[in-house]
Amino acid sequence: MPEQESIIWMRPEKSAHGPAPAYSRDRIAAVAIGIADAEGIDAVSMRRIAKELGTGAMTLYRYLPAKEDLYTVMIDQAVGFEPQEPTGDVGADLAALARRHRRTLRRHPWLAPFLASRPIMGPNVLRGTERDLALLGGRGLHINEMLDVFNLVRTWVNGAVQAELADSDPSGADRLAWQKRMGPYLTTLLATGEFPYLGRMIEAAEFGDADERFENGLAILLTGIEARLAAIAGTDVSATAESSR
Amino acid sequence: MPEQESIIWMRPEKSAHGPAPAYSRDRIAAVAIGIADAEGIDAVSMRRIAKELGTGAMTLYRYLPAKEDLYTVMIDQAVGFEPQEPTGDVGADLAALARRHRRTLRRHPWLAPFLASRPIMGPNVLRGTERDLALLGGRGLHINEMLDVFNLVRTWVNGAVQAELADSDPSGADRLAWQKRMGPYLTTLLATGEFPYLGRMIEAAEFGDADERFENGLAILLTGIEARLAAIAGTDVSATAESSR
DNA sequence: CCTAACTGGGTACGGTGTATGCAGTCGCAA
DNA sequence: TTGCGACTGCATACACCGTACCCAGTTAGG
Repeated sequence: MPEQESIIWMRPEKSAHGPAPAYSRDRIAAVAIGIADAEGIDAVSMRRIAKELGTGAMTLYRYLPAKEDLYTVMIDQAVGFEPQEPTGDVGADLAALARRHRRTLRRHPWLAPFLASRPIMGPNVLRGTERDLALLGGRGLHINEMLDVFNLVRTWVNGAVQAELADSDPSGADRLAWQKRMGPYLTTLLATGEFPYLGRMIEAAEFGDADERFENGLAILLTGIEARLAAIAGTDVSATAESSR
Repeated sequence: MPEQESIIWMRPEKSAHGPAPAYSRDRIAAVAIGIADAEGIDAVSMRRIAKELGTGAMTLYRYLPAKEDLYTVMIDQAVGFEPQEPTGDVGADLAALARRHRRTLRRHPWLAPFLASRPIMGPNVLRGTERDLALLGGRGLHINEMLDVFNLVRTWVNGAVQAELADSDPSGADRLAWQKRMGPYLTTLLATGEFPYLGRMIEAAEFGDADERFENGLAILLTGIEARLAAIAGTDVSATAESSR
Protein backbone atom coordinates (compact mmCIF):
# COMPACT_ATOMS: atom_id res chain seq x y z
CA MET A 1 0.00 0.00 0.00
CA PRO A 2 1.50 3.33 -1.07
CA GLU A 3 1.31 6.50 0.92
CA GLN A 4 -1.90 8.33 0.27
CA GLU A 5 -2.13 11.86 1.40
CA SER A 6 -5.85 12.16 0.90
CA ILE A 7 -8.93 10.34 -0.24
CA ILE A 8 -9.33 9.66 -3.94
CA TRP A 9 -12.37 11.92 -4.24
CA MET A 10 -10.33 14.93 -3.15
CA ARG A 11 -7.62 14.43 -5.74
CA PRO A 12 -7.99 16.75 -8.72
CA GLU A 13 -8.38 14.81 -11.92
CA LYS A 14 -6.53 17.25 -14.19
CA SER A 15 -3.41 19.19 -13.48
CA ALA A 16 -2.04 22.50 -14.73
CA HIS A 17 1.09 21.62 -16.66
CA GLY A 18 2.02 18.79 -18.92
CA PRO A 19 0.32 16.95 -21.76
CA ALA A 20 -3.38 16.19 -21.58
CA PRO A 21 -4.07 12.80 -19.97
CA ALA A 22 -5.06 10.13 -22.45
CA TYR A 23 -7.45 8.36 -20.09
CA SER A 24 -9.50 9.12 -17.00
CA ARG A 25 -10.54 7.54 -13.74
CA ASP A 26 -14.05 6.96 -15.03
CA ARG A 27 -12.85 5.38 -18.25
CA ILE A 28 -10.51 3.05 -16.37
CA ALA A 29 -13.23 2.17 -13.90
CA ALA A 30 -15.67 1.47 -16.73
CA VAL A 31 -13.25 -0.98 -18.32
CA ALA A 32 -12.62 -2.62 -14.96
CA ILE A 33 -16.36 -2.95 -14.34
CA GLY A 34 -16.76 -4.55 -17.74
CA ILE A 35 -14.14 -7.15 -16.93
CA ALA A 36 -15.52 -7.79 -13.45
CA ASP A 37 -19.08 -8.19 -14.72
CA ALA A 38 -18.03 -10.63 -17.41
CA GLU A 39 -15.32 -12.66 -15.73
CA GLY A 40 -15.45 -11.95 -12.04
CA ILE A 41 -13.57 -9.55 -9.83
CA ASP A 42 -10.43 -11.71 -9.76
CA ALA A 43 -10.00 -11.19 -13.49
CA VAL A 44 -9.52 -7.48 -12.84
CA SER A 45 -5.80 -6.82 -12.73
CA MET A 46 -3.90 -3.69 -13.58
CA ARG A 47 -2.15 -5.37 -16.50
CA ARG A 48 -5.43 -6.68 -17.82
CA ILE A 49 -7.14 -3.29 -17.70
CA ALA A 50 -4.11 -1.73 -19.33
CA LYS A 51 -4.15 -4.28 -22.13
CA GLU A 52 -7.84 -3.58 -22.70
CA LEU A 53 -6.98 0.11 -22.98
CA GLY A 54 -3.96 -0.56 -25.18
CA THR A 55 -1.40 0.85 -22.79
CA GLY A 56 1.08 -0.22 -20.10
CA ALA A 57 0.13 -1.25 -16.60
CA MET A 58 1.95 1.56 -14.84
CA THR A 59 0.02 4.14 -16.80
CA LEU A 60 -2.98 3.44 -14.61
CA TYR A 61 -1.08 4.63 -11.58
CA ARG A 62 -1.11 8.14 -13.00
CA TYR A 63 -4.85 8.09 -12.42
CA LEU A 64 -5.26 5.87 -9.38
CA PRO A 65 -2.63 5.73 -6.66
CA ALA A 66 -3.42 2.13 -5.69
CA LYS A 67 -5.67 -0.74 -6.59
CA GLU A 68 -7.84 -0.06 -3.58
CA ASP A 69 -8.69 3.29 -5.18
CA LEU A 70 -9.64 1.51 -8.37
CA TYR A 71 -12.13 -0.50 -6.35
CA THR A 72 -13.41 2.68 -4.74
CA VAL A 73 -14.11 4.26 -8.11
CA MET A 74 -15.57 1.06 -9.55
CA ILE A 75 -17.96 0.75 -6.66
CA ASP A 76 -19.23 4.28 -6.91
CA GLN A 77 -19.70 4.08 -10.65
CA ALA A 78 -21.45 0.72 -10.45
CA VAL A 79 -23.80 1.90 -7.73
CA GLY A 80 -24.72 4.96 -9.74
CA PHE A 81 -27.67 7.06 -8.75
CA GLU A 82 -31.35 6.62 -9.36
CA PRO A 83 -33.71 9.18 -7.85
CA GLN A 84 -36.67 8.18 -5.70
CA GLU A 85 -39.26 10.48 -4.20
CA PRO A 86 -41.17 9.55 -1.04
CA THR A 87 -44.79 8.71 -1.84
CA GLY A 88 -46.10 8.84 1.70
CA ASP A 89 -46.41 5.07 1.94
CA VAL A 90 -43.24 4.10 3.82
CA GLY A 91 -43.71 0.40 3.31
CA ALA A 92 -44.02 0.76 -0.44
CA ASP A 93 -41.10 3.16 -0.54
CA LEU A 94 -38.87 0.79 1.37
CA ALA A 95 -39.91 -2.11 -0.81
CA ALA A 96 -39.03 -0.08 -3.89
CA LEU A 97 -35.69 0.80 -2.33
CA ALA A 98 -34.97 -2.85 -1.60
CA ARG A 99 -35.87 -3.99 -5.10
CA ARG A 100 -33.85 -1.25 -6.72
CA HIS A 101 -30.84 -2.09 -4.59
CA ARG A 102 -31.18 -5.77 -5.43
CA ARG A 103 -31.31 -4.96 -9.13
CA THR A 104 -28.11 -2.94 -8.84
CA LEU A 105 -26.30 -5.67 -6.96
CA ARG A 106 -27.35 -8.34 -9.41
CA ARG A 107 -26.17 -6.29 -12.36
CA HIS A 108 -22.67 -6.40 -10.85
CA PRO A 109 -22.20 -9.71 -9.06
CA TRP A 110 -18.90 -8.58 -7.52
CA LEU A 111 -20.46 -5.52 -5.94
CA ALA A 112 -22.27 -6.82 -2.88
CA PRO A 113 -19.20 -8.11 -1.02
CA PHE A 114 -17.49 -4.75 -1.48
CA LEU A 115 -20.43 -2.80 -0.15
CA ALA A 116 -20.59 -5.08 2.86
CA SER A 117 -16.95 -4.93 3.83
CA ARG A 118 -15.82 -1.32 3.50
CA PRO A 119 -17.05 2.06 4.60
CA ILE A 120 -18.16 3.49 1.28
CA MET A 121 -18.11 7.23 0.77
CA GLY A 122 -18.21 7.87 -2.95
CA PRO A 123 -20.42 10.69 -4.21
CA ASN A 124 -23.04 8.41 -5.76
CA VAL A 125 -23.24 6.30 -2.64
CA LEU A 126 -23.61 9.34 -0.41
CA ARG A 127 -26.28 10.85 -2.63
CA GLY A 128 -28.05 7.51 -2.51
CA THR A 129 -27.89 7.37 1.27
CA GLU A 130 -29.32 10.86 1.48
CA ARG A 131 -32.12 9.87 -0.89
CA ASP A 132 -32.90 6.72 1.10
CA LEU A 133 -32.92 8.48 4.46
CA ALA A 134 -35.30 11.04 3.00
CA LEU A 135 -37.80 8.22 2.48
CA LEU A 136 -37.99 7.90 6.24
CA GLY A 137 -37.88 11.61 6.97
CA GLY A 138 -40.62 14.04 7.92
CA ARG A 139 -42.26 11.88 10.54
CA GLY A 140 -40.40 12.97 13.64
CA LEU A 141 -38.07 10.01 13.82
CA HIS A 142 -34.77 10.36 15.59
CA ILE A 143 -31.87 10.00 13.16
CA ASN A 144 -30.75 6.85 14.93
CA GLU A 145 -34.15 5.27 14.45
CA MET A 146 -33.96 6.12 10.79
CA LEU A 147 -30.50 4.63 10.55
CA ASP A 148 -31.58 1.43 12.26
CA VAL A 149 -34.32 0.89 9.71
CA PHE A 150 -32.20 1.99 6.78
CA ASN A 151 -29.31 -0.25 7.77
CA LEU A 152 -31.63 -3.16 8.38
CA VAL A 153 -33.00 -3.00 4.86
CA ARG A 154 -29.69 -2.30 3.14
CA THR A 155 -27.84 -4.94 5.12
CA TRP A 156 -30.43 -7.58 4.51
CA VAL A 157 -30.73 -6.91 0.79
CA ASN A 158 -26.97 -7.07 0.47
CA GLY A 159 -26.76 -10.35 2.33
CA ALA A 160 -29.71 -11.86 0.50
CA VAL A 161 -28.21 -11.05 -2.88
CA GLN A 162 -24.84 -12.45 -1.85
CA ALA A 163 -26.61 -15.65 -0.87
CA GLU A 164 -28.48 -15.77 -4.17
CA LEU A 165 -25.30 -15.28 -6.15
CA ALA A 166 -23.35 -17.77 -4.07
CA ASP A 167 -25.95 -20.42 -4.75
CA SER A 168 -26.15 -19.75 -8.45
CA ASP A 169 -22.46 -19.15 -9.04
CA PRO A 170 -21.64 -22.62 -10.34
CA SER A 171 -23.77 -22.12 -13.42
CA GLY A 172 -24.62 -24.42 -16.26
CA ALA A 173 -22.26 -27.32 -16.80
CA ASP A 174 -20.22 -26.33 -13.77
CA ARG A 175 -23.32 -26.72 -11.68
CA LEU A 176 -23.77 -30.27 -12.88
CA ALA A 177 -20.18 -31.14 -12.04
CA TRP A 178 -20.66 -29.56 -8.65
CA GLN A 179 -23.66 -31.74 -7.94
CA LYS A 180 -21.70 -34.78 -9.10
CA ARG A 181 -18.98 -34.03 -6.59
CA MET A 182 -21.33 -33.03 -3.80
CA GLY A 183 -23.93 -35.75 -4.27
CA PRO A 184 -22.10 -38.68 -2.66
CA TYR A 185 -21.10 -36.58 0.32
CA LEU A 186 -24.64 -35.41 1.01
CA THR A 187 -26.02 -38.88 0.44
CA THR A 188 -23.57 -40.27 2.99
CA LEU A 189 -24.56 -37.63 5.51
CA LEU A 190 -28.29 -37.97 5.06
CA ALA A 191 -28.03 -41.74 5.29
CA THR A 192 -27.04 -41.38 8.95
CA GLY A 193 -30.55 -40.15 9.64
CA GLU A 194 -29.21 -37.39 11.87
CA PHE A 195 -30.23 -34.61 9.51
CA PRO A 196 -33.98 -34.77 8.91
CA TYR A 197 -34.37 -31.04 8.27
CA LEU A 198 -31.40 -30.93 5.90
CA GLY A 199 -32.99 -33.73 3.96
CA ARG A 200 -36.20 -31.80 3.58
CA MET A 201 -34.23 -28.69 2.72
CA ILE A 202 -32.31 -30.31 -0.11
CA GLU A 203 -35.49 -31.67 -1.64
CA ALA A 204 -37.13 -28.26 -1.44
CA ALA A 205 -34.09 -26.45 -2.80
CA GLU A 206 -34.92 -27.80 -6.23
CA PHE A 207 -37.94 -25.57 -6.37
CA GLY A 208 -36.50 -22.53 -4.68
CA ASP A 209 -37.01 -19.39 -6.75
CA ALA A 210 -34.74 -16.46 -5.92
CA ASP A 211 -37.38 -13.80 -6.61
CA GLU A 212 -39.91 -15.50 -4.37
CA ARG A 213 -37.39 -16.00 -1.59
CA PHE A 214 -36.50 -12.33 -1.79
CA GLU A 215 -40.09 -11.17 -1.68
CA ASN A 216 -40.88 -13.45 1.24
CA GLY A 217 -37.97 -12.14 3.26
CA LEU A 218 -38.82 -8.59 2.34
CA ALA A 219 -42.42 -9.04 3.44
CA ILE A 220 -41.34 -10.30 6.85
CA LEU A 221 -38.86 -7.49 7.20
CA LEU A 222 -41.39 -4.82 6.31
CA THR A 223 -43.91 -6.23 8.74
CA GLY A 224 -41.42 -5.74 11.53
CA ILE A 225 -40.44 -2.28 10.36
CA GLU A 226 -44.01 -1.07 10.05
CA ALA A 227 -44.78 -2.35 13.52
CA ARG A 228 -41.76 -0.52 14.85
CA LEU A 229 -42.67 2.71 13.08
CA ALA A 230 -46.23 2.48 14.35
CA ALA A 231 -44.96 1.96 17.88
CA ILE A 232 -42.77 5.05 17.64
CA ALA A 233 -45.57 7.12 16.15
CA GLY A 234 -47.68 6.20 19.15
CA THR A 235 -45.15 7.74 21.52
CA ASP A 236 -44.59 11.46 21.97
CA VAL A 237 -41.51 12.73 20.19
CA SER A 238 -39.28 13.79 23.09
CA ALA A 239 -39.81 10.48 24.85
CA THR A 240 -38.88 8.65 21.65
CA ALA A 241 -35.54 10.36 21.28
CA GLU A 242 -34.82 9.49 24.88
CA SER A 243 -35.87 5.88 24.97
CA SER A 244 -34.78 4.79 21.54
CA ARG A 245 -31.12 4.86 22.37
CA MET B 1 -7.12 -24.47 -9.64
CA PRO B 2 -5.97 -28.09 -9.72
CA GLU B 3 -8.18 -30.99 -10.64
CA GLN B 4 -10.24 -32.10 -7.70
CA GLU B 5 -11.95 -35.40 -8.01
CA SER B 6 -14.12 -34.96 -4.96
CA ILE B 7 -14.98 -32.66 -2.13
CA ILE B 8 -12.44 -32.20 0.62
CA TRP B 9 -14.69 -33.78 3.26
CA MET B 10 -14.73 -37.06 1.35
CA ARG B 11 -10.95 -37.34 1.13
CA PRO B 12 -9.51 -39.78 3.65
CA GLU B 13 -7.05 -38.06 5.92
CA LYS B 14 -4.68 -40.99 6.37
CA SER B 15 -3.51 -43.45 3.80
CA ALA B 16 -2.39 -47.07 3.97
CA HIS B 17 1.26 -47.01 2.97
CA GLY B 18 4.11 -44.67 3.59
CA PRO B 19 5.39 -42.75 6.59
CA ALA B 20 2.96 -41.25 9.08
CA PRO B 21 2.02 -37.67 8.14
CA ALA B 22 3.70 -35.06 10.31
CA TYR B 23 0.76 -32.64 10.25
CA SER B 24 -2.98 -32.70 9.70
CA ARG B 25 -5.71 -30.69 8.06
CA ASP B 26 -6.98 -29.49 11.40
CA ARG B 27 -3.54 -28.46 12.59
CA ILE B 28 -2.89 -26.51 9.39
CA ALA B 29 -6.30 -24.89 9.58
CA ALA B 30 -5.73 -23.94 13.21
CA VAL B 31 -2.49 -22.17 12.32
CA ALA B 32 -4.17 -20.43 9.41
CA ILE B 33 -7.02 -19.28 11.63
CA GLY B 34 -4.51 -17.92 14.12
CA ILE B 35 -2.85 -15.86 11.40
CA ALA B 36 -6.15 -14.68 9.96
CA ASP B 37 -7.50 -13.65 13.34
CA ALA B 38 -4.37 -11.72 14.20
CA GLU B 39 -3.39 -10.14 10.89
CA GLY B 40 -6.31 -10.52 8.52
CA ILE B 41 -7.13 -13.08 5.89
CA ASP B 42 -4.67 -11.62 3.39
CA ALA B 43 -1.78 -12.52 5.67
CA VAL B 44 -2.69 -16.19 5.24
CA SER B 45 -0.44 -17.60 2.53
CA MET B 46 0.81 -21.11 2.06
CA ARG B 47 4.41 -20.07 2.64
CA ARG B 48 3.44 -18.21 5.77
CA ILE B 49 1.57 -21.16 7.27
CA ALA B 50 4.42 -23.46 6.34
CA LYS B 51 6.93 -21.17 8.04
CA GLU B 52 4.78 -21.13 11.16
CA LEU B 53 4.80 -24.93 11.10
CA GLY B 54 8.51 -25.08 10.37
CA THR B 55 8.19 -26.77 7.01
CA GLY B 56 8.10 -26.04 3.29
CA ALA B 57 5.15 -24.57 1.45
CA MET B 58 4.57 -27.56 -0.78
CA THR B 59 4.16 -29.83 2.19
CA LEU B 60 0.73 -28.33 2.79
CA TYR B 61 -0.46 -29.65 -0.55
CA ARG B 62 -0.13 -33.17 0.83
CA TYR B 63 -3.04 -32.30 3.10
CA LEU B 64 -5.05 -29.80 1.09
CA PRO B 65 -5.25 -29.99 -2.70
CA ALA B 66 -5.75 -26.24 -3.12
CA LYS B 67 -6.01 -23.04 -1.15
CA GLU B 68 -9.75 -23.00 -1.60
CA ASP B 69 -9.82 -26.22 0.43
CA LEU B 70 -7.78 -24.55 3.14
CA TYR B 71 -10.50 -21.91 3.34
CA THR B 72 -13.14 -24.60 3.47
CA VAL B 73 -11.50 -26.29 6.44
CA MET B 74 -10.76 -22.98 8.18
CA ILE B 75 -14.39 -21.93 7.87
CA ASP B 76 -15.75 -25.14 9.31
CA GLN B 77 -13.32 -25.15 12.19
CA ALA B 78 -13.95 -21.49 12.98
CA VAL B 79 -17.71 -21.94 12.92
CA GLY B 80 -17.47 -24.91 15.27
CA PHE B 81 -20.57 -26.28 16.88
CA GLU B 82 -22.48 -25.15 19.93
CA PRO B 83 -25.65 -27.05 20.82
CA GLN B 84 -28.96 -25.27 21.38
CA GLU B 85 -32.23 -26.86 22.42
CA PRO B 86 -35.59 -25.29 21.56
CA THR B 87 -37.24 -23.79 24.64
CA GLY B 88 -40.68 -23.36 23.15
CA ASP B 89 -40.28 -19.58 22.89
CA VAL B 90 -39.37 -19.14 19.22
CA GLY B 91 -38.55 -15.47 19.58
CA ALA B 92 -36.12 -16.08 22.42
CA ASP B 93 -34.61 -19.03 20.58
CA LEU B 94 -34.03 -17.00 17.43
CA ALA B 95 -32.56 -14.14 19.43
CA ALA B 96 -30.16 -16.57 21.09
CA LEU B 97 -29.26 -17.99 17.68
CA ALA B 98 -28.58 -14.51 16.33
CA ARG B 99 -26.41 -13.51 19.28
CA ARG B 100 -24.45 -16.73 19.16
CA HIS B 101 -23.84 -16.36 15.46
CA ARG B 102 -22.72 -12.78 15.96
CA ARG B 103 -20.28 -13.86 18.65
CA THR B 104 -18.79 -16.44 16.32
CA LEU B 105 -18.41 -13.99 13.47
CA ARG B 106 -16.78 -11.37 15.67
CA ARG B 107 -14.27 -13.86 17.03
CA HIS B 108 -13.02 -14.34 13.47
CA PRO B 109 -13.36 -11.07 11.56
CA TRP B 110 -12.50 -12.72 8.25
CA LEU B 111 -15.31 -15.27 8.59
CA ALA B 112 -18.46 -13.35 7.67
CA PRO B 113 -17.52 -12.58 4.06
CA PHE B 114 -16.72 -16.24 3.46
CA LEU B 115 -20.03 -17.42 4.85
CA ALA B 116 -21.84 -14.90 2.67
CA SER B 117 -20.16 -15.73 -0.59
CA ARG B 118 -19.90 -19.52 -0.84
CA PRO B 119 -22.22 -22.45 -0.39
CA ILE B 120 -20.81 -23.90 2.83
CA MET B 121 -21.17 -27.61 3.47
CA GLY B 122 -18.66 -28.51 6.18
CA PRO B 123 -19.79 -30.92 8.89
CA ASN B 124 -19.94 -28.29 11.62
CA VAL B 125 -21.90 -25.91 9.44
CA LEU B 126 -24.36 -28.61 8.45
CA ARG B 127 -24.85 -29.74 12.04
CA GLY B 128 -25.42 -26.10 12.92
CA THR B 129 -28.01 -25.68 10.19
CA GLU B 130 -29.82 -28.77 11.40
CA ARG B 131 -29.78 -27.44 14.96
CA ASP B 132 -31.10 -24.04 13.86
CA LEU B 133 -33.88 -25.46 11.74
CA ALA B 134 -34.93 -27.60 14.69
CA LEU B 135 -35.63 -24.38 16.59
CA LEU B 136 -38.40 -23.70 14.10
CA GLY B 137 -39.63 -27.28 13.88
CA GLY B 138 -42.61 -28.99 15.44
CA ARG B 139 -45.14 -26.32 14.58
CA GLY B 140 -46.37 -27.53 11.24
CA LEU B 141 -44.35 -25.08 9.15
CA HIS B 142 -43.54 -25.95 5.60
CA ILE B 143 -39.80 -26.42 5.14
CA ASN B 144 -39.68 -23.41 2.82
CA GLU B 145 -41.26 -21.21 5.47
CA MET B 146 -38.67 -22.40 7.92
CA LEU B 147 -35.90 -21.68 5.45
CA ASP B 148 -37.21 -18.19 4.75
CA VAL B 149 -37.08 -17.34 8.44
CA PHE B 150 -33.78 -19.09 9.03
CA ASN B 151 -32.14 -17.41 6.06
CA LEU B 152 -33.53 -14.05 7.05
CA VAL B 153 -31.92 -14.22 10.48
CA ARG B 154 -28.63 -15.72 9.31
CA THR B 155 -28.30 -13.35 6.39
CA TRP B 156 -29.04 -10.31 8.45
CA VAL B 157 -26.67 -11.22 11.26
CA ASN B 158 -23.94 -11.85 8.75
CA GLY B 159 -24.48 -8.52 7.03
CA ALA B 160 -24.80 -6.63 10.27
CA VAL B 161 -21.53 -8.01 11.59
CA GLN B 162 -19.76 -7.24 8.33
CA ALA B 163 -21.00 -3.67 8.65
CA GLU B 164 -19.82 -3.47 12.26
CA LEU B 165 -16.40 -4.77 11.36
CA ALA B 166 -16.10 -2.54 8.32
CA ASP B 167 -16.82 0.51 10.44
CA SER B 168 -14.41 -0.45 13.18
CA ASP B 169 -11.67 -1.84 10.99
CA PRO B 170 -9.49 1.26 11.01
CA SER B 171 -8.83 0.87 14.72
CA GLY B 172 -6.89 3.03 17.12
CA ALA B 173 -4.33 5.32 15.56
CA ASP B 174 -5.34 4.25 12.08
CA ARG B 175 -8.83 5.40 12.82
CA LEU B 176 -7.55 8.86 13.68
CA ALA B 177 -5.57 9.06 10.46
CA TRP B 178 -8.63 7.91 8.59
CA GLN B 179 -10.70 10.71 10.08
CA LYS B 180 -7.94 13.18 9.23
CA ARG B 181 -8.09 12.11 5.60
CA MET B 182 -11.86 11.87 5.46
CA GLY B 183 -12.70 15.01 7.43
CA PRO B 184 -12.04 17.64 4.76
CA TYR B 185 -13.95 15.67 2.16
CA LEU B 186 -17.02 15.31 4.32
CA THR B 187 -16.82 18.92 5.42
CA THR B 188 -16.75 20.01 1.80
CA LEU B 189 -19.76 17.87 0.98
CA LEU B 190 -21.83 18.93 3.95
CA ALA B 191 -21.05 22.58 3.28
CA THR B 192 -23.09 22.35 0.08
CA GLY B 193 -26.19 21.92 2.24
CA GLU B 194 -27.47 19.17 -0.02
CA PHE B 195 -27.03 16.44 2.56
CA PRO B 196 -29.05 17.31 5.67
CA TYR B 197 -29.61 13.70 6.71
CA LEU B 198 -25.97 12.76 6.21
CA GLY B 199 -25.02 15.64 8.45
CA ARG B 200 -27.28 14.39 11.19
CA MET B 201 -25.99 10.87 10.62
CA ILE B 202 -22.35 11.81 11.05
CA GLU B 203 -23.08 13.65 14.27
CA ALA B 204 -25.01 10.69 15.62
CA ALA B 205 -22.38 8.18 14.53
CA GLU B 206 -20.16 9.37 17.35
CA PHE B 207 -22.52 7.82 19.82
CA GLY B 208 -23.42 4.71 17.89
CA ASP B 209 -22.87 1.56 19.91
CA ALA B 210 -22.57 -1.66 17.94
CA ASP B 211 -24.34 -3.79 20.54
CA GLU B 212 -27.28 -1.43 20.69
CA ARG B 213 -27.54 -1.21 16.92
CA PHE B 214 -27.54 -4.97 16.72
CA GLU B 215 -30.22 -5.39 19.35
CA ASN B 216 -32.40 -2.74 17.71
CA GLY B 217 -32.18 -4.43 14.35
CA LEU B 218 -32.81 -7.80 15.90
CA ALA B 219 -35.89 -6.54 17.71
CA ILE B 220 -37.40 -5.22 14.49
CA LEU B 221 -36.58 -8.43 12.69
CA LEU B 222 -38.14 -10.61 15.39
CA THR B 223 -41.27 -8.50 15.41
CA GLY B 224 -41.73 -9.25 11.74
CA ILE B 225 -40.95 -12.93 12.14
CA GLU B 226 -43.33 -13.42 15.04
CA ALA B 227 -46.09 -11.69 13.12
CA ARG B 228 -45.42 -13.98 10.18
CA LEU B 229 -45.38 -17.10 12.33
CA ALA B 230 -48.61 -16.03 14.02
CA ALA B 231 -50.21 -15.48 10.63
CA ILE B 232 -49.21 -18.96 9.51
CA ALA B 233 -50.40 -20.54 12.75
CA GLY B 234 -53.80 -18.91 12.11
CA THR B 235 -54.10 -20.76 8.82
CA ASP B 236 -54.81 -24.46 8.49
CA VAL B 237 -51.80 -26.53 7.59
CA SER B 238 -52.68 -27.79 4.14
CA ALA B 239 -53.59 -24.30 3.00
CA THR B 240 -50.28 -23.02 4.34
CA ALA B 241 -48.21 -25.41 2.31
CA GLU B 242 -50.17 -24.37 -0.74
CA SER B 243 -50.13 -20.63 -0.34
CA SER B 244 -46.68 -20.17 1.09
CA ARG B 245 -44.92 -20.86 -2.15
C1' DC C 1 12.93 -58.38 1.51
C1' DC C 2 11.29 -55.86 -2.19
C1' DT C 3 8.40 -52.90 -4.17
C1' DA C 4 4.67 -49.69 -4.36
C1' DA C 5 2.72 -45.98 -2.18
C1' DC C 6 3.29 -42.67 0.36
C1' DT C 7 6.02 -38.61 2.64
C1' DG C 8 8.58 -33.79 3.05
C1' DG C 9 10.14 -30.29 0.43
C1' DG C 10 13.34 -27.75 -3.25
C1' DT C 11 12.99 -25.52 -7.60
C1' DA C 12 10.55 -23.17 -11.05
C1' DC C 13 6.68 -20.83 -13.68
C1' DG C 14 3.40 -17.50 -14.56
C1' DG C 15 0.77 -14.40 -12.29
C1' DT C 16 0.07 -10.22 -8.98
C1' DG C 17 0.59 -5.07 -7.08
C1' DT C 18 3.64 -1.42 -7.45
C1' DA C 19 8.52 1.42 -6.75
C1' DT C 20 11.64 3.54 -9.63
C1' DG C 21 13.45 5.83 -13.51
C1' DC C 22 13.50 7.79 -18.05
C1' DA C 23 12.20 10.09 -22.36
C1' DG C 24 8.86 12.93 -24.39
C1' DT C 25 5.32 16.86 -24.13
C1' DC C 26 3.11 20.80 -22.70
C1' DG C 27 1.99 25.53 -20.02
C1' DC C 28 3.80 29.39 -18.20
C1' DA C 29 7.43 32.94 -16.81
C1' DA C 30 11.23 35.56 -18.34
C1' DT D 1 11.11 32.91 -28.09
C1' DT D 2 13.23 30.20 -25.06
C1' DG D 3 13.74 27.26 -21.40
C1' DC D 4 12.34 25.11 -17.30
C1' DG D 5 9.54 22.48 -14.43
C1' DA D 6 5.56 19.76 -14.08
C1' DC D 7 3.43 16.59 -16.05
C1' DT D 8 2.73 12.35 -19.26
C1' DG D 9 3.11 7.22 -20.93
C1' DC D 10 5.49 3.36 -19.94
C1' DA D 11 9.60 -0.34 -19.50
C1' DT D 12 12.04 -2.61 -16.12
C1' DA D 13 12.43 -4.77 -11.78
C1' DC D 14 11.21 -6.65 -7.14
C1' DA D 15 8.83 -9.20 -3.79
C1' DC D 16 5.22 -12.11 -3.16
C1' DC D 17 1.56 -15.25 -4.49
C1' DG D 18 -0.56 -20.23 -5.72
C1' DT D 19 0.99 -24.37 -7.29
C1' DA D 20 3.07 -27.98 -11.07
C1' DC D 21 6.80 -30.93 -11.16
C1' DC D 22 10.36 -33.63 -9.40
C1' DC D 23 13.19 -36.45 -6.38
C1' DA D 24 15.02 -38.63 -2.28
C1' DG D 25 13.72 -40.86 1.91
C1' DT D 26 10.35 -43.76 4.65
C1' DT D 27 7.28 -47.44 5.53
C1' DA D 28 3.63 -51.28 5.17
C1' DG D 29 1.85 -55.31 2.54
C1' DG D 30 2.73 -59.22 -0.42
